[in-house]
Amino acid sequence: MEEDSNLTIDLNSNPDQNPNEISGGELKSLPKNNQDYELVEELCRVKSENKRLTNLLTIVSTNLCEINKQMQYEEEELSRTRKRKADDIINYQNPQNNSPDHIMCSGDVPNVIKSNTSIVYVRIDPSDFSLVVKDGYQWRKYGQKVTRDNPSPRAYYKCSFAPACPAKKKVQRSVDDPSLLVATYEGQHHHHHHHCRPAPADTSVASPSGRGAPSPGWPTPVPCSASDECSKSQSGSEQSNEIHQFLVEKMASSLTRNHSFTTALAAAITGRIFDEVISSESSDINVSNSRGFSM
DNA sequence: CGGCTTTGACCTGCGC
DNA sequence: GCGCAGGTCAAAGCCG
Repeated sequence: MEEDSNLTIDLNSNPDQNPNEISGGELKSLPKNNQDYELVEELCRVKSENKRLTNLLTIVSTNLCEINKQMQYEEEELSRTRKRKADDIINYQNPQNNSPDHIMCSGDVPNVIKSNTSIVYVRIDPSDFSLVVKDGYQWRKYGQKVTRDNPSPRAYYKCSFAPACPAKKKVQRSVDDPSLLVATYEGQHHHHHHHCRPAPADTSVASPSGRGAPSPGWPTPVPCSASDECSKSQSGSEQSNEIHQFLVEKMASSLTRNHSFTTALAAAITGRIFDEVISSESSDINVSNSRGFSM
């Protein structure tokens, strides 16, 4: 479709902005003649299509949520069965608290945070063989090992921002889901987060860059709040807001990368704009009042 | 030249 | 004590 190539969606645009302002005044000056009734019919058709896509989108979103929840649950189960030591890093089976601190995005990046250790799951491209999880800190890789229960190698990183910083992390591809990177953070940073670089628009995968140089355009898959440093240095509400913002950004980026979604969204927005124009312009024409799209 | 990754060797803890 | 597996070290090489 030709319109796709020109399709740009700014999800950060002011939601209060009147859609009519977006489309310009051209639509407002629709003359009320017979030819325009054809346009109105066309618009009605677009609106019905819009409604259909909206329903489809709702179903897809619901299914995505369910899938993510199920994936997260399966991850927990697998981790439980595979951990050889009861007192291992993760507090999945903490006798004092059977519900560990899970930070759930609508399932995309579940985090498990213990007192001094946190695990972050990062979805990446399955064809991406790198073990790079950019989280705003500066890490130096000091080892790589193939573990027994996972054919993919595990990479060991130390914080290189401060020489004496004891923070470490391990990154390994999930054995069951190659598109999932499991990053285990240990220790606390003895320094401030030098910069929590906001994730670029495209943010659900880790950098494929082989070498350590940060790759511009690749995401920051972990909110800095997921690290121990940030967990401790921020108040609860600030942390919650940051996580919330991160999740929103992540969802938005995931959705905007989906061609089908952007197409459907464009149709929905177009339908809504036309709906606004028509309802304000021609109250004498019986056009369906049902708003097809609402997010 | 400095900083980083790579990778084989070494260390350590745990189970048998 | 031995073997195994995970974790760490450090020399070599690469790259900007």
